[in-house]
Amino acid sequence: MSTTTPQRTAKPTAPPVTSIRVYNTLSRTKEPLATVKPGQVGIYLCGPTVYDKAHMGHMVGPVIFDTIKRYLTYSGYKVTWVVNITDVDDKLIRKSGERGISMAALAEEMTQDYLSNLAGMGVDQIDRMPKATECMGDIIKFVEALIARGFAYESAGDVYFDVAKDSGYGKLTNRTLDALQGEGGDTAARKRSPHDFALWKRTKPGEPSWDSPWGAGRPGWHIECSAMSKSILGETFDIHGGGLDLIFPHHENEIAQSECCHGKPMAKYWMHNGLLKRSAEAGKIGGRSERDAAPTQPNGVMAEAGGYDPNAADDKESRSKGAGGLAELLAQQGGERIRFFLLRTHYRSTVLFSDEAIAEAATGLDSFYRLFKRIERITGRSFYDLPTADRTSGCLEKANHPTLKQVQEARERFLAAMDDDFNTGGAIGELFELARAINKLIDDEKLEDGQASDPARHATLLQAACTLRELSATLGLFLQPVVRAAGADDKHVAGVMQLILELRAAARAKKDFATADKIRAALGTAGVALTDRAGETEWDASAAPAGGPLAELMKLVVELRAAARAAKDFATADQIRAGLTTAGITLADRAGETEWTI
RNA sequence: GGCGCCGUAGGCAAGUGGCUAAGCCAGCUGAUUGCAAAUCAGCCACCCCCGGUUCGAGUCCGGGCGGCGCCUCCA
Repeated sequence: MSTTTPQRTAKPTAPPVTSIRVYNTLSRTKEPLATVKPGQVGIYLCGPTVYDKAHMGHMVGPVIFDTIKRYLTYSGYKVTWVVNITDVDDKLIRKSGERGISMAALAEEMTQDYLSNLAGMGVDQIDRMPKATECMGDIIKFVEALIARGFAYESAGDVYFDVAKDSGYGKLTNRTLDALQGEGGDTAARKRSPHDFALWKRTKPGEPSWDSPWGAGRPGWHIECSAMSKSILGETFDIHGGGLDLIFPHHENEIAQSECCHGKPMAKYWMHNGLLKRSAEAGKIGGRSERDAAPTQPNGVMAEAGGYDPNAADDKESRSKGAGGLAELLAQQGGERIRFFLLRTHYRSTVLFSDEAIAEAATGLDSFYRLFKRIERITGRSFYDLPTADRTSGCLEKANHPTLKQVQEARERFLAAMDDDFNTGGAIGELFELARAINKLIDDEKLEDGQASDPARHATLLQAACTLRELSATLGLFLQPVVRAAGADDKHVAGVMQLILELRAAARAKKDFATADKIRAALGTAGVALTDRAGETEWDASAAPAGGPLAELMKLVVELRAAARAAKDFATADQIRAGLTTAGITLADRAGETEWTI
């Protein structure tokens, strides 16, 4: 850093916070965040071209920028976040033609898919989502201005940006025009330089088009971002983001257009997120190799000298591919898992994405959910109802308790990590530290001894929990209880029913008809009817309430096990635990009660 | 060829030159539990290699080796 920071000498965290640093692709260094307007941040993130269903890779940018907005807001900034939707493009035209629907219909369908996936990931901080087709006026005006200033020219109904006129061209990616290799594509004949790029494309027969001073046509890929960011955020705004793969040519060309048009910087900070891959050797998800891959054999004929089994690797890949779309993955895993998984790694890193990796993250995530239940058992308060605090106030009073001192220190490290280019990986490490401190507090002070009614004993716990909530909320985590998709319980029900019927059969064999009848009665309450037939018992749960019979069944099972334990019949108690484990349900014995979890 | 990024334990992953190199998963030991789960405590890293700068380098510089991205549509 070349700048000194005298502003840090006064209040450490007077809003807005000034200690935040951001990695800027333009300078290739981390820079202190100094916004165009004091206390305000304008962010423009390049959104998707909606020609196909979203994949995981499309979620990385939205998740990190959703987090960035939350954190900046928490730190005292007023943030405006824009994500564009590109709904006119060659691929949209081709794809809608293949499906025999209009481009607008295809775009609408895929936009809805994108939006629902964003919602599933907890991305809800976006302020504006402009569509290219709704900003045609701004786009045409922008192109006209570039022509008027001599940076663009018309050619046979197309309009091109004249890169030779832009002395700054290549500054984002540190390359010169000479270093570029492109041939100019199939429109090269109409361009002055092969590196000139289209601002406006004349229409071809049957294509959607808009009227313009150059005849009917549609915008080039880059111009919409220049036009829409200008009209919403201004000629110079704070942060422009996107995937690493957009740096060139997309963002380089945006800079060329906007800065030649306005004679001033387009964005102060260019932030680029890393890309997802399936394995260290594979290309990025949704990348060329995946898009071009034949259905059968994606690999070339690279000789395998080592002892690897290439078929095994292929199996793995095709299995992940065949696992279904993003919407299915989200439904199956839950958005919070994926979000947590993505946030564990720094946003600029490449992330290796696999079912195994998500499962591993989920194991860690579950320990937080268990902690929340523990807190609720003790204090009677849901973690999700605890207040969130802003950065200046926090929720800690004077740290007069060793645990609160630890919490305080972890909070400071969390903030330092996030201030340092939004290091969510380091920040999550501190969340685990907080969880451990809270669990230890509960253990050490025996808060879980059944005397949960004394609020005075909960003060320290609640302050610590509140801090955990305050910090995790800035990551968009643990905002609300995770709801399980209905229907997933069916196989658990089957497993539990098998166990219950075994128990009842055993009771009947011992002539313990009191227990057998109790089981039948309890099942009746749960909406499960039994029919005894020769050698086996049938069951029918069609009368069960909306949520399914599982909760009632488990109440019964827990009761049966308690009775067995009271009678020192540990064989039966253990049989019950084992049966439930087989059914995918685990039991936890606590003072006075037994809790079950899937 | 040009422009960039990366290489930290069995796996993943933080680490802004300086006390014992975060954290997660897996594994091992102990406390606790009728058993189990959970929780807590403890164990588990010569930071890819070789030079250099420095009192001191995982961290800075140079050179290797290895991996990846972009230079064509891409989040």
